[in-house]
Amino acid sequence: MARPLSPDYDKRKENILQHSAELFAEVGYHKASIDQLAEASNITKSLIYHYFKSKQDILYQCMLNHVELLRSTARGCIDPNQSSEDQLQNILLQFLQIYETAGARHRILVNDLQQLLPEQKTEIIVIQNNITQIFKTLINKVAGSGDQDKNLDTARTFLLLSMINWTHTWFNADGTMTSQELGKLVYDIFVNGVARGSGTSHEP
Amino acid sequence: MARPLSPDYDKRKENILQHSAELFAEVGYHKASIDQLAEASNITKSLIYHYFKSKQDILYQCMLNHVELLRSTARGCIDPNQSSEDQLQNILLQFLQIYETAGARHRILVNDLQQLLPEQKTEIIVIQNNITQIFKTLINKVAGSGDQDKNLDTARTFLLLSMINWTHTWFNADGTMTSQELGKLVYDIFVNGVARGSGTSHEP
DNA sequence: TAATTAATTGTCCAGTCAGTCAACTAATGT
DNA sequence: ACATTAGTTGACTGACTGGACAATTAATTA
Repeated sequence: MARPLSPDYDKRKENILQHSAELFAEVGYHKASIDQLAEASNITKSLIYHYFKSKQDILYQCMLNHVELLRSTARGCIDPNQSSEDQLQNILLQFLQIYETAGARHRILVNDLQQLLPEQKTEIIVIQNNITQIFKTLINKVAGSGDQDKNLDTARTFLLLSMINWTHTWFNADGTMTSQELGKLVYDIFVNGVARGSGTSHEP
Repeated sequence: MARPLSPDYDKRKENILQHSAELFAEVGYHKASIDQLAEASNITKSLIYHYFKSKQDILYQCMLNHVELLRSTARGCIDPNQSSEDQLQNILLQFLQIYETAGARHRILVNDLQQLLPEQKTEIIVIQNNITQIFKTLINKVAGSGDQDKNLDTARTFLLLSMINWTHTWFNADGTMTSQELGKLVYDIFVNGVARGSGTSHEP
């Protein structure tokens, strides 16, 4: 019975989120001012407060969107019709591809999680734990579970995640290696090691 | 011919650096105020400017100290009397041990490198590259160099570094795994993989 | 002691920031 | 037509911050 939300509401909100994520990643959460976020999004500062209730809220929604995308992607990779090896390789490829396009969001998730309210932080971590669990299950199928040694399972899961989560610090997709090749390399090293690994496995 | 620097000068400076690093790591560089740094160091705000010329200078020296320690440690691990395998395993253990005690410095190095002046940032990166090169040389000896495929050498070097550089996000030394055991696990996965890896290799 | 410089403190300031507010315009339903 | 709410803006503010500074005390040497 009054003016409804614009049909572009979500689109505009997403636009702010995207530009904000890039600025946060570039200069850091606290150094990025609301004025800068507004300028980058081509709107006024006040309008930002029409879409978000606080600066922190922007950060929170950036992170939430990102981890939810990762989780749904991970869940989509669970496919009983595929071998565990193929599923693991597939999930690695897809995550690396997301990191390539959503690099800014990934970086702020790494750098600024502590800037969230405890309850927000917890919510993000819960989702991350869901993702970790999916990886762990797959890894245990590929490598064989350490059964009574739960700590080994956990450690090697995090070590695999390390390899893909750290790529933003060095990997350049414009370079001589694609994220596809990188994904295969990560899989190969993790499963077979560099000593007995294929090294340059260039069969498609 | 006048009052010289206190013999404790370096010690007091280091004390400020240590407390600052912890605060930077905990709340983030920009959110940590000089007043907070002073309070944590049990001195006044003004006195900080006696030892450092700016807030940024504190951050810079935190990072510089840290990477210089890492580089000298890495260089100390080069020992022609040892096998490449032993050298690699040794350097992994020592780095993980440093990360355990200097966790705060490691985190700010990861999070806040971008807050430095370009020239300072470059200086830190040069030292990091020195360290990376040491790792790369060792890895090539252990795994065999990809000769014409320089990119493979680089990628797998960073992938190994990923595993130890990411530990601060999940590894808890108070837990059921020591950094020694973690070091061995990292080495074993990287060289042999999880499929043919020893898993729980509990021989001393 | 006189000169010099390190060590330390409390105070002050210019600038910045997140967030508020009043006001206006643009849609929509009744 | 009219009430209601969305969309948007510029002006404003109170709090805070990094850094400057003047002043004081302490240590060292000549």
